[in-house]
Amino acid sequence: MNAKQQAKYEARAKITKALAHPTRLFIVEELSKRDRRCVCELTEMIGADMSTVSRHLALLKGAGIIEDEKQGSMVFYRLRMGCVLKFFDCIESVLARNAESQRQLLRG
Amino acid sequence: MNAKQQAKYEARAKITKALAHPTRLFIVEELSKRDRRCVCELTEMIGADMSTVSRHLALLKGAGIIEDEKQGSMVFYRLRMGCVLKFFDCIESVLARNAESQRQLLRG
DNA sequence: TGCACATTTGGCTAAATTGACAAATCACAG
DNA sequence: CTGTGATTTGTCAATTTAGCCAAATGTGCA
Repeated sequence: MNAKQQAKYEARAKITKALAHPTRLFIVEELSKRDRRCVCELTEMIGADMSTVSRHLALLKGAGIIEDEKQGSMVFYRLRMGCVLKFFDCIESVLARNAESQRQLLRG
Repeated sequence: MNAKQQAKYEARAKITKALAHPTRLFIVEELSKRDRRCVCELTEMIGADMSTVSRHLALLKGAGIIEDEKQGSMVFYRLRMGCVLKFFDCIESVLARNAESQRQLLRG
């Protein structure tokens, strides 16, 4: 694999990695349902330390998946990757298929 | 977030994490172009130690993204997640948009 | 049986990721 | 200016991940 190819896959991996965490997937899905949310709301829903949530948000923002909008002392985040919903469908289809394979194996 | 929700996002994260690596993204894309490939071919293309490639493959298989097929002493891998192609398109659109934002910033 | 080839696994080290706490910022009201 | 609430950042320990070498396993052939 040459340098150019390498760079291409690293760029893709940056985005994929940003998504690769339960909390971040939750945030992305939540922002796909509700136009925008402030850090405090997300923190409340997630139930982790606010500093932790803030770091997850910064990571997603760094990848260009979400964007922030300051309003007074609050910061709202908004999804910037509408197509991610199709990705969730795709993941769910894999999960469903995996579950099905599992059943097949048990049945013999 | 309750336990059920938690489990849901962890299941999704397992798949997303499995994709979150340049080499694994390369493998997935390669398998989307060419029906199947043996470990040796992929190793050749990637240019890493075969044991490393084998581990990446095992991870993808563990997530249900690819499946293996033994033939003699060789093992072929095949994609099991056709929808992943749309995901790549989605990622590319984010990358394009990020690049565009970058340009805007530079221009002022 | 014994050799050669393809692949996986053990073991290990280096690097990256995660999460909590405390401290620093920042915006705003008084 | 000072205090308060919202958010980010510094720091650090614990965990996970990545990649290599060597060794083990599995398959087919002489």
